[in-house]
Amino acid sequence: MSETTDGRSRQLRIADSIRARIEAGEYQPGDQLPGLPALAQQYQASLVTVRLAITRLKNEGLIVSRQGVGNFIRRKPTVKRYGIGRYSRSVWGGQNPKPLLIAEGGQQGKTIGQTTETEQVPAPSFVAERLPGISEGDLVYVRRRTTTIDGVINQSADSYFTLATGQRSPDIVAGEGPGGHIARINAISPVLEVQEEITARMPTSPESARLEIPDGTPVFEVIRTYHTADGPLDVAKFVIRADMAAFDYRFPTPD
Amino acid sequence: MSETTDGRSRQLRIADSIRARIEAGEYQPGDQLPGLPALAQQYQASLVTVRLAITRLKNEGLIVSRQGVGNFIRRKPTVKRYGIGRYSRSVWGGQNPKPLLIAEGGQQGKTIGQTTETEQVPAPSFVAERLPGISEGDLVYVRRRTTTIDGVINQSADSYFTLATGQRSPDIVAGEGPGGHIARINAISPVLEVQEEITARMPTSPESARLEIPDGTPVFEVIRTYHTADGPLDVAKFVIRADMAAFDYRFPTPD
DNA sequence: TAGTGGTCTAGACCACTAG
DNA sequence: TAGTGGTCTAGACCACTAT
Repeated sequence: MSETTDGRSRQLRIADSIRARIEAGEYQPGDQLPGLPALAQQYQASLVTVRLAITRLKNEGLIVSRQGVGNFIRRKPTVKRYGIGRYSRSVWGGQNPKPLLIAEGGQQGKTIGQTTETEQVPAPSFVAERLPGISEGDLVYVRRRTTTIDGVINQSADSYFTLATGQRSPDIVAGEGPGGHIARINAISPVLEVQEEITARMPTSPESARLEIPDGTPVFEVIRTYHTADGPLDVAKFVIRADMAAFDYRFPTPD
Repeated sequence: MSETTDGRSRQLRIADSIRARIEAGEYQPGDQLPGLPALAQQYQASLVTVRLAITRLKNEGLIVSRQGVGNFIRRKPTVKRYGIGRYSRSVWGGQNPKPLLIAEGGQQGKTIGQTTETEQVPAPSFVAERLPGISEGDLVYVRRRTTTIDGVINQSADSYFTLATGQRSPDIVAGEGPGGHIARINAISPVLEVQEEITARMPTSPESARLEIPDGTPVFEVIRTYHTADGPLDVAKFVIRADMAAFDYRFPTPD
């Protein structure tokens, strides 16, 4: 009696028990959990209850389910480190510029794919707040890119810039010319500073589906602004799976 | 027939429908949703199914439940911006040093609470990797702090430093003396650079309970290293509610 | 085909909150 | 007390995967 009732719900105690086993290393990443019927038997609970416990662990990012196969301890995917080095002139100004966001930490042997399209849209508020002279709803260019690593969608990136900027450099709109996007911005006016604003949130269901994000995985939302001698010329929003990314900043102690 | 069946499950379609209403502004933050029985009636589904739909929206951070009251559209909490300015010498070296992480963006009229305790623990791996001469399991000091804003637990912070460092400055261990923690580190050896490594993940259930984090809210995990003339002296891990934080970095384009 | 997870139901009961 | 959300059950049926 004493150990079976502690005021916590059955599903919570089941989840706690399984989580403890995972954290203790009793279950290793990639291992398959006992089937739901077995767990129900083991914990003397109904199938639904045990499933609710598993759902919690999925939402914590500890377990992934494969329908028709089983529940598995989640493997930690390779984490990519995003340091400021990826903005180095030597990276994008050189002979063989790498895609900007894959510059560091990417292991060898990865297949990187990218799709791009450019169109005109009304400026979202976060763009209007950062691009001088632009109000929400004004037409701006957006360059949408989706990057995959080994077939897994890793991030989406939307770069916004004004129609005037697009006129000054058709290459930007077309996504052509030497170097990457930053090189083309730089050709218009030197990029003096880079600003990154980082938030994190849960993806919405449609987003999860589109980016193929498993349950329990947050996303980073990064707003990156290129500050040039002519002011901010480009505002981009990145959505990146949080389980595949780490940001790394190192700076001198400010006065 | 055609519109009722699209291959998606009932709970997904209900969740999509409610999400669309939220995003369209039909429901405003703070608004109460119709009760579960009403929704069940409206969508011609069982209570359980409608609850599963609501659970999804909670896990997306769009809805919060208050037992015995109802389901509500989630209000966006005030976001605190973490810029590098909070490490400025003028902030912590001045007369009335503010708590480091609240330096910027904190609105007026907030009540800030902090609890602190210091003890010796075996070094976790992330500490051993960053403090020279320390191997995993070696005894180190840890200074644990929990910060609340208006009674809401906002973050926990664990600072790790070596026993040798503690001996050089008893103030660090006691958490006393002029200025904050950084000032005391700085007194031992000038802090030349600050490094912050940022990841995001879902909190575990125990963590959610301890930090009182609502469902659908990820946490930032920040590892901050103080690099001094004597090398890294202090490694701290912060766990911060992601819905109350935004990080802001701005740096010159590296060469 | 057999085993897995996923969805759904009707209904019982508990826990919390407001009036 | 009445209404709300939370937990739990037994059982039916669907969807997917492996063999």
